[in-house]
Amino acid sequence: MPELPEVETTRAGLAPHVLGRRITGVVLRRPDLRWPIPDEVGAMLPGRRIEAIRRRAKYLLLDTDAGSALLHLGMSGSLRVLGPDVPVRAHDHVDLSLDSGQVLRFNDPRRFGCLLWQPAGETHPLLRDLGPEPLDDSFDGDHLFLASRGRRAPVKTFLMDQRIVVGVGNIYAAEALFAAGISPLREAGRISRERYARLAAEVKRILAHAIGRGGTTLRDFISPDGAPGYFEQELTAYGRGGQPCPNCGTPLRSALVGQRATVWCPRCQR
DNA sequence: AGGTAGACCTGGACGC
DNA sequence: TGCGTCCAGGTCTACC
Repeated sequence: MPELPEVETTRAGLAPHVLGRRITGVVLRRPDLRWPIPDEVGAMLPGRRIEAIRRRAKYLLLDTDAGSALLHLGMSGSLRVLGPDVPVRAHDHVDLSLDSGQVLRFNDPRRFGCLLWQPAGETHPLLRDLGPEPLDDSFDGDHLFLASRGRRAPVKTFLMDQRIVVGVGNIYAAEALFAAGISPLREAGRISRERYARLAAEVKRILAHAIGRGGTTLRDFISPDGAPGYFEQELTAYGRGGQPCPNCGTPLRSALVGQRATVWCPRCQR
């Protein structure tokens, strides 16, 4: 489900409900998601106050003075803040009860998400090798240009590599490459500095705009308050294979690139 | 080291 | 209606 805009929408939606709240209880309805849920989650969280809720890449961190709960929503995960008596549904794997009386509930049908523990003062191994945040100033065209020299992988695969830049997944990679006029098939190492400047600018523009729209709701993404995202209505490439290019009318092509469905305009994107 | 396939898991859409 | 197949917003692991 979630790329950076959906995770950021989740973070912003949760913040007013969880910031400063004390966790009164933890319910784990199964011992694992993608990986086992470490004992610290059940042992350390109760009684702690949530001091911050942060996003790094597509991860969410709930900070307490002992450490942070580290969550990833995978492909199908979602977090909701609910009243205490809302019935548990299928795939509701984890509850964090709050002193407000509300419950922070983690639902994830496919269980590609995770709930891990990051001790205070440490950086979890999963966060160690991540690239820059795309909306930070440290991410720009020169970063992409320099990181791509000698790379033979398709630029779409390169752009989705979280070690290069975080947060860009299959939807926003397709949208940014379309907007920048770059074929997703082009070798990453054979794109000019100027074209990478355009690509970086489009990544920033599209991600920021999608955050403003509340993310993209395709199947089941909902923000914590239950609202869908509205960026779906503005998708120009993703999911539109065979339809006419909005710029030139040429049918959009689709193919697998790096095992992921990919759509592009063979005329506008080179 | 970079690149790529396979793996993980469920549910919905589709064709027969 | 039922069943098989394919596909899905991610990313780690194993292998060349």
